Amino acid sequence: MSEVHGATAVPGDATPSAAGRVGGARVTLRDVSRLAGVSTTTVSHVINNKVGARIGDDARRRVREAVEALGYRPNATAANLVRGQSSFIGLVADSIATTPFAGQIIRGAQDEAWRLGYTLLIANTEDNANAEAEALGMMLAHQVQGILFSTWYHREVTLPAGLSEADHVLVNCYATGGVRAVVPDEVGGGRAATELLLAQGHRRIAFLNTTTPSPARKRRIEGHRQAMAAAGLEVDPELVIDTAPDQEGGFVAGQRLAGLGVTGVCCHNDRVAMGVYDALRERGLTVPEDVSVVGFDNQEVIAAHLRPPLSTVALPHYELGVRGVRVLMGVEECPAGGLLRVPCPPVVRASVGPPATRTSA
Amino acid sequence: MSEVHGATAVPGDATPSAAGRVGGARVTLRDVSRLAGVSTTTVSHVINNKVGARIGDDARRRVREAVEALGYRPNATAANLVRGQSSFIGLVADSIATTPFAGQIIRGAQDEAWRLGYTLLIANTEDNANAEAEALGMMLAHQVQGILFSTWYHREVTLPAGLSEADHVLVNCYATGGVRAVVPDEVGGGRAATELLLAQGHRRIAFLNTTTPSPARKRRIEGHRQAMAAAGLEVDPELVIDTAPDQEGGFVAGQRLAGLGVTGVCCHNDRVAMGVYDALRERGLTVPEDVSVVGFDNQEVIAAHLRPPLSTVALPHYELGVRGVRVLMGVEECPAGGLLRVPCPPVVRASVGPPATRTSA
DNA sequence: GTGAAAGCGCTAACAC
DNA sequence: GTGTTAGCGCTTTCAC
Repeated sequence: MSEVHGATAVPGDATPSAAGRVGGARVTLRDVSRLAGVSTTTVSHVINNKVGARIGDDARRRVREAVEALGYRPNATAANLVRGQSSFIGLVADSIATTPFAGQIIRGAQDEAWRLGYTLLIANTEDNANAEAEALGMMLAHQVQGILFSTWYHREVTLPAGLSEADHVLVNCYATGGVRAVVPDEVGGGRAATELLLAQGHRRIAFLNTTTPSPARKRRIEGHRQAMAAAGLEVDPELVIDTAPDQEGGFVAGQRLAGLGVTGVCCHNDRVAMGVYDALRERGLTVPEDVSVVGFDNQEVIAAHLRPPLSTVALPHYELGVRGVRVLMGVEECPAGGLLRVPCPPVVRASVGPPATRTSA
Repeated sequence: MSEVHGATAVPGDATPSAAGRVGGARVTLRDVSRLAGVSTTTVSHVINNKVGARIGDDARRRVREAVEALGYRPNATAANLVRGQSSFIGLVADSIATTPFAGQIIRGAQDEAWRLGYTLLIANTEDNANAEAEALGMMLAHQVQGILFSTWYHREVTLPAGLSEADHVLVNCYATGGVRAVVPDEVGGGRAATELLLAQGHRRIAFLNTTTPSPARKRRIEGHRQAMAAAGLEVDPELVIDTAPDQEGGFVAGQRLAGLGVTGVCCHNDRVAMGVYDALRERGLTVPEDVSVVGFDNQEVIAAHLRPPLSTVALPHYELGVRGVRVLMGVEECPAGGLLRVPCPPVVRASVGPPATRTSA
């Protein structure tokens, strides 16, 4: 270790009491009890704000002072050991930085865990089975209360062995066998996207679906059909276009849009919408005057900053994280079947307007 | 708890041995020792692969079998208690999902921590002092080995009280007083961006700086000057333009670019570059034929998918996380002064080409 | 080679 | 109201 390193607080330093140790030994609850002139039980009660513990005001004050004077920090390890369980909740994620999605789930889970008095133990596996097993083992070893297993995009998963050794719920993914899972309501999302267009009077609407098999592919189109049907419209098969779920896919599909007589288009995601913008612009068409565009995902960095800003449907990642810990901790229940579907709310920006009187594209 | 909840593995289940408990009680090392017919000491040695512990092959085998048969999981809590320290490293981040940046730092830190045999305890504070104090308290309570304090953009910070109670290093931020910190080499980054253009023969280069005071603002331009000077060029003050560090800022500055006789431009970040693309396109100018553009950050979702894909300089977030834990754990040293600067590597895509013979913009 | 025993710092009966 | 006591599950001297 470097000099600088050594100069920084290191266990063993003769750091003053404020740093939580005296002469190299950690300050323990026992030290506090001695200084306060009470038993360890009393100190424990005061520190934990034990309800129903009758402690005299004087003793309480002396304990507080001693804690302060000594710079005492409770040792969670010891507390967890005797209680037989920690205040940890495990969260294993298959990715953490590929997209902001996993980050939102983590943030939601963390906020809610914190609110409930728990600490999140996060592991990033990059979808690697080995890392998964190790992560699970680590969490189990730390006596977690339960484990959240999450994926960055909505899909079916097979449960890693070891997960069943603790209470668990899936987040943004699901498995067979009635395992509790919290997932986005894709059907509702597809409906919401379509309704954004329908509400402005569009009737001839294209639906750019992904080529990737997934709940998103199967269920958003279902929502689209529902919304169209509810408006008394039929879905023209010619207007349902399969394309790669990225800018390039959007660009290609966007070019095919011309000549289809379409005034509005639902894109599989915001990146596809970005590609559609490019294709439209290349054709000299403007959004939303000539064609209204709706995205999906609400990926901030794209949707909010496209020109014009993109109206889209949000994937409720933060909420997924929140609900995950709520279900795990029994604060909230899953409907029968085990799947809790969280709504995908529409986000209105500027890419949807009334259809042009002439058919533009 | 719901029915579904109750039906899922819950401590107390009469789950078979494979689940790590028998008849509701956790399997302990003591159980293993009894089944194997050895002492707890022996089991401990075998489990931890204690070097220098002389255990007979037979005893070793019997322990392994007993562990297997009982589905024994070591209790890290107990081990940590007796050892007086955990295998945790704390990481407090001011944001986790705003951008992929913090996520990359976390991923790097986690990968390296894992490699070294540690587990990351992550806390997300959203830059709120209260959350910071709580997070620090939690980490200290769990006997972390040390704490990494990170920010999602490079800046100066004031150390939260409590941080000094443990060994610590800053990541992507710095403080006065020789506190060890791992930060991006902004000067080198500015140099790299400029060299991307210089190498293609550009001589009249604009530099779009941010209006936000920051190390990035002060130091990237310094690198730009260095690179220009090294090429025997002077920086024309007229070509250094301050603008907001986002698409809108890029758009505005991009419009001003026209008439400046510029063939290349260094943007403060990828979002600014995105705005510049828009402004250029509006003027009928193409990238890179008319103007070459270089970004900064290497924000995948933008840089890789702009048309044409953006050449840029990457911020080494993943590496920052890696080096952070290496410095913290004493595997690597900080240079005197406490600041370890990590290089910002250029990423070549398609937005830089040779300058047009005529002056285009 | 292996085991007995002494705790790590804390909580939770239970006694007074 | 407050204190005594018995561990939680594990590691680690130190005997043998």
